[in-house]
Amino acid sequence: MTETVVTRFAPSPTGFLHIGGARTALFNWLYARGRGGKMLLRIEDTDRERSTKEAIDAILDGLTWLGLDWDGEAVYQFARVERHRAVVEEMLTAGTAYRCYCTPEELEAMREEARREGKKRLYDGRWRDRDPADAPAGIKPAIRLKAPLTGETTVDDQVQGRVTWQNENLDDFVLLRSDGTPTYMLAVVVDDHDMGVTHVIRGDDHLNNGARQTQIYQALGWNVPVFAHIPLIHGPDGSKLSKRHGALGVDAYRAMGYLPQAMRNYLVRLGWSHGDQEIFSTEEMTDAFDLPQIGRSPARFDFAKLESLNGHYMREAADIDLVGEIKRVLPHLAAGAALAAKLTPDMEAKLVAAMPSLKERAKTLVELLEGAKFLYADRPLPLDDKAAALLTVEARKLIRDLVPALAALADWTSTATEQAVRVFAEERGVKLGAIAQPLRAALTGRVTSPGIFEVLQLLGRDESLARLNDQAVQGAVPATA
RNA sequence: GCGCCCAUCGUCUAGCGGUCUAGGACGUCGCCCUUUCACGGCGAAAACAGGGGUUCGAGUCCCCUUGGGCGCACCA
Repeated sequence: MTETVVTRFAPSPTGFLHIGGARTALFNWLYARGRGGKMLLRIEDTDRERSTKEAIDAILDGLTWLGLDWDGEAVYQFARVERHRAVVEEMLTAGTAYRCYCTPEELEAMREEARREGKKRLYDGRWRDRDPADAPAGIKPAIRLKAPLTGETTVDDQVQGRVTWQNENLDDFVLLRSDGTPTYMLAVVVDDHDMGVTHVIRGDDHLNNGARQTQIYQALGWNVPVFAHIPLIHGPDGSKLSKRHGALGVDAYRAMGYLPQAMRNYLVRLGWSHGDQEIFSTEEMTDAFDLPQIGRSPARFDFAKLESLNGHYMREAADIDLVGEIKRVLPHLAAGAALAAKLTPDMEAKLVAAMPSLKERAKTLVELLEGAKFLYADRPLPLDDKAAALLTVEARKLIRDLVPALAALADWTSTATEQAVRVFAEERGVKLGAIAQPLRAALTGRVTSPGIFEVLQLLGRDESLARLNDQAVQGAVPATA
């Protein structure tokens, strides 16, 4: 019988869920889901100073938006301090840990000297074998691991391979602070063990911790979980991700108009590949994802590729779903209020009807909204500079002369208007473009839009003619200098 | 300073000793389609960091150099 896979995502709630954390969560989720296992969520809130409720909410919200669900209730690490202390107590009894009475000043001096002299260990283990009777009165001790002095500690990492440390390079780190609170190193091991975690998938900034934690597992006689340390994500310039780059909360990506499925697809291909495949449905992802195919070098974050993927998923989405998606993110978009105010059922139907051509002109939901603006803009339509430049006196005259022909149409369909405009262009001896562009400017206020006859149909007879007249009238009375 | 990790087109990557005159994707640049912008189609430029080995044969294995990254707290 094979062991059920249990992974976990364990963020510390000291900030938002950033892009690296999102990918770590995704990998854990994929690995568990692809194997009928579980992904647990543990909030590492032992740093009482920096942990906040807002951060916890942002993380849960981010995971939910990305569609990464976890099994059971989230575990709050701080609630487990008693258990952590009890484990340390056991270790003390077993002799695998000891009390250290060093003062912070003493430690600081020790570190400085160690660095200056190029020593491997920063802590010299001075209380390791000292008689407890020597303990100075009135000083509360910290508890340190009695780590092996010789030999080596190796981590068999699914991504990094077999990594070995000489034990002489690892010192006796603290398990329990003098104030009785557990350190991260101890808490992680105890919690992962108690929660039955079988696979620890996390950023490779923890690779060194993997060795230290292995020593704790060994001291406790517990099974070491499978480790997989994945490379970090860097900024476009190869340096650490900064806010300027993309170290934003996932909520920022939502506000930029990216779809969760596009984010997932982008993130999964950052450091992981499956042959030449670029596009993955969720099912394909969970089926194909595995640890050994994760690369070992850090990947750079590339907005252009994310956008491209997002454009793909928008084009692929059903029109009705896309409108639903728009409605969902509206509260998160800066430009959302303008549309929210006008989103009547009628307008919604118009949006759905316009989606086929709007979606292939946009890479994000924000751009999609921008492209749809002409649908819900008020008359008289504001013209952008290019559109205004296009509406010359001649162009306005053309529009004025065209209006009666359009107004006479029995059916207001794109085929009917196209027919009328083509006939008109031919009579005037002008190319279709010469009339189509001014129409576009008058109808949308811009020089780019979906096909102009489609725009006419979408807008409807009354609105179209009114917009055309708005511009044609002015053309009839040209302001001459 | 000490420890550990990494290194193929601008970017994400395929490649697991011969099938590599190195493949795909994004981006870039052409051309086609076309009422605009897109979408779509076709095509192009673009990489094995450098040096030593091992081998009949190296992008693929080993070493060194160089260049990146991560860690080194009574933070997580």
